[in-house]
Amino acid sequence: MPTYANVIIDISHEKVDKVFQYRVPEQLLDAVTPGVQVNLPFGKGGTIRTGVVVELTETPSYEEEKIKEIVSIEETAVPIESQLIALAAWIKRNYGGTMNAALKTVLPVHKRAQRKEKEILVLAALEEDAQIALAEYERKHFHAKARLLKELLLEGRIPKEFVTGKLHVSAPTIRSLASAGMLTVEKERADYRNPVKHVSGGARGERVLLNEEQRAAADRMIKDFQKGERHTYLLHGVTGSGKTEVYMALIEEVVAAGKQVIMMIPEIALTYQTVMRFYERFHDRVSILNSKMPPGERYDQYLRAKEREIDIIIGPRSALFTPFPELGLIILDEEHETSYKSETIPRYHARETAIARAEMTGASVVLGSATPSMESYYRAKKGDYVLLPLTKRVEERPLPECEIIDLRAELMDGNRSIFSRRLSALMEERLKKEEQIMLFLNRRGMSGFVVCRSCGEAIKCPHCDVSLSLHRDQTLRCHYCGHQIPAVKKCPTCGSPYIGGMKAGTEKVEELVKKQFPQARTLRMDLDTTREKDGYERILTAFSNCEADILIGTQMIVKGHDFPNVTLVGILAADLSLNIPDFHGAERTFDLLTQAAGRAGRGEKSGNVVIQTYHPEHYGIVNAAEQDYDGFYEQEIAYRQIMHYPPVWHMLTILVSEKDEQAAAEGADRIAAQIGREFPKLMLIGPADASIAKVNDYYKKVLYLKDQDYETLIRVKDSVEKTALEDPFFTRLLVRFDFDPAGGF
DNA sequence: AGCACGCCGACT
DNA sequence: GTCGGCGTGCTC
Repeated sequence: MPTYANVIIDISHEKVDKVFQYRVPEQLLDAVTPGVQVNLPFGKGGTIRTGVVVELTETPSYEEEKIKEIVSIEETAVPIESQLIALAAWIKRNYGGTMNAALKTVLPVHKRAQRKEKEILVLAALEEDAQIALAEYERKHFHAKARLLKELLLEGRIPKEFVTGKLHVSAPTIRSLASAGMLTVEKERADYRNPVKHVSGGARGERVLLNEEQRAAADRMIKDFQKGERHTYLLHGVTGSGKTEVYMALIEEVVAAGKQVIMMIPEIALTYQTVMRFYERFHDRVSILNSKMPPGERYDQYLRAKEREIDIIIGPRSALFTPFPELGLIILDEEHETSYKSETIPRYHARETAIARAEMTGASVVLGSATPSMESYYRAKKGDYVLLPLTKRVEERPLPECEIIDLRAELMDGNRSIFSRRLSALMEERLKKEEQIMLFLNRRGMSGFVVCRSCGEAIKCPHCDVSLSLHRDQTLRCHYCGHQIPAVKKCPTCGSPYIGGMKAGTEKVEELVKKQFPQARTLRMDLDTTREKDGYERILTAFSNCEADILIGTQMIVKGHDFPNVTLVGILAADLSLNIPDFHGAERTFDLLTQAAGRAGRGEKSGNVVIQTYHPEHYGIVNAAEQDYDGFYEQEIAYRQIMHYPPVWHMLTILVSEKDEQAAAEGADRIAAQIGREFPKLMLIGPADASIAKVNDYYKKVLYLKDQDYETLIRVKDSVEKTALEDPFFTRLLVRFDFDPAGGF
């Protein structure tokens, strides 16, 4: 009986996004299994294309005479684990997009990189003979030969790349010495490239004793694990409470049980220091992935994981798809970070996807954060996740003292500087004491909104409570519902004419610091100064070595990193992120401020934090100053409840784009009408222009749907997807979906 | 996606 | 009369 393979063709287009059935030729029966990539004839011309086998079956579900045969298997490709194929199917179902795109996201490496065989030169002659030959070469001024032989006498074995590189000895010279019987060339199967270079001795695997809270959190999870129970845990630890130590205790337990661990961290937090802590503890059983890694090296990590050469992988979002055979634990550090949500199709969320993978493979998930996402805390409170709190800082270090400075009052008292009088005074004092200062400039949400300089109010949509954006045609528009008003000249709240966008970059801040404190040495960290490779690392190292007194930066300075000598953190304009044209504004602000404030007083000396703001009474800011997560959560969740925003409700964004604005608008209207017909009870907002209404000549229209039930939204997506596929009107239109969006469109 | 089939305008 | 425009439709 012939065997048939269900194959997903490697074409990311909705029209061919289904399984195609092929006959498996006899000689390939052993090689063709789910996950294997195969070459096959496809389409009218019978062009050879590649595809991924997702299933094998004995019974054809297509007219047998039309079924073609698989040509060969793609040897240079990596087979996908069937586990990961199931995960890809889950991703497709939950986030939309094609199955092919989903398969590509779970397949970390496409092509097997050339494994280079390392060649090693070995001294073959007896030492005295070699000495004679060396003297001979030196006499004849055969510099290259002499240099190489000398080195060989010293080392015995030398890698060829060192010889041709550092010693400047060319291949003919090597050949000549080889034929003279002086050396032989040995080939060594190259080891997997290990992205972390030699761990130099030092404090190896030093274990920090856990405090009572850390111990309790770790024990809870370990006991469950030993009993065979698998859960999702939310480790909520204030900044500086030592979450990493808890992770390590858990990892140790899981690895000891013969299982593997994926540790996800936001890309920006993947620093040398973090990685070294894990290396010192787990040595070469741990490896890392990062986006800058060349594909060959990436592929090596993939193989090492598969071959059980490592137990722990550390990396960003993509690390989630590491093919560990017996995954026991997935950790998401800084789980509230927006970088866990993919920006490209499929727009999956690493947190939800991690939980799905864990459920499929019998692993536990640990989410860790000082400021958990609303989603996670909401679900922990509902009992879906186990909440593990860490309320004490290690060594009982006090939280820094936070002050809120009202910028409106400063302006009223005639201080037009970007530094309040209090912040200036503290900076002066710290510079004298030779302690360090961090100045944090909140640049998040700088696009297009309008703020009053005297009262700090941003102009908002009366229906959606989201900042309106200024358009070129001098109108203010809401990107949720399309509400539109003419641009205002005076502040509608206080009547002040000082109204407009806020502008102050890190460069400007540095200039002002230098003017006011000429003696201070400054370092600037933003997109400009970190663009070059290792720029980020270099600046942090310089600051940590006290090569500067003041570090000025955007959100990137608030992550991780202990600077024990920092005793003052100044937050220059706390409110900017309140005005993102998106409902996450308060949450983002609270996160940023809490994390920024947590940078102060990480050493022996206690710290001060100064928060400058136009909204001294805003709950996001007040609670951040008090480092009161629960206080913030209660107010924010009430707001989300009233507005029917996630996590209380779920949201689906539908984006329609087309070159012709009329067609885009009509497409969006038709979709809205269809949803109104098929799902009359659903809350539908829009269609409206996307916040960037036109990209690359494509006009973008956007629809928002809200419902309490995620499954309903999936049904809406399926239905709209079907229409987009079948109705000829939609053939030129691009329709995209985003579930529980992390930002606005 | 990519290739073939198909039905209308300016060429040897 | 034919070559070729790219609109439409199908691919196991």
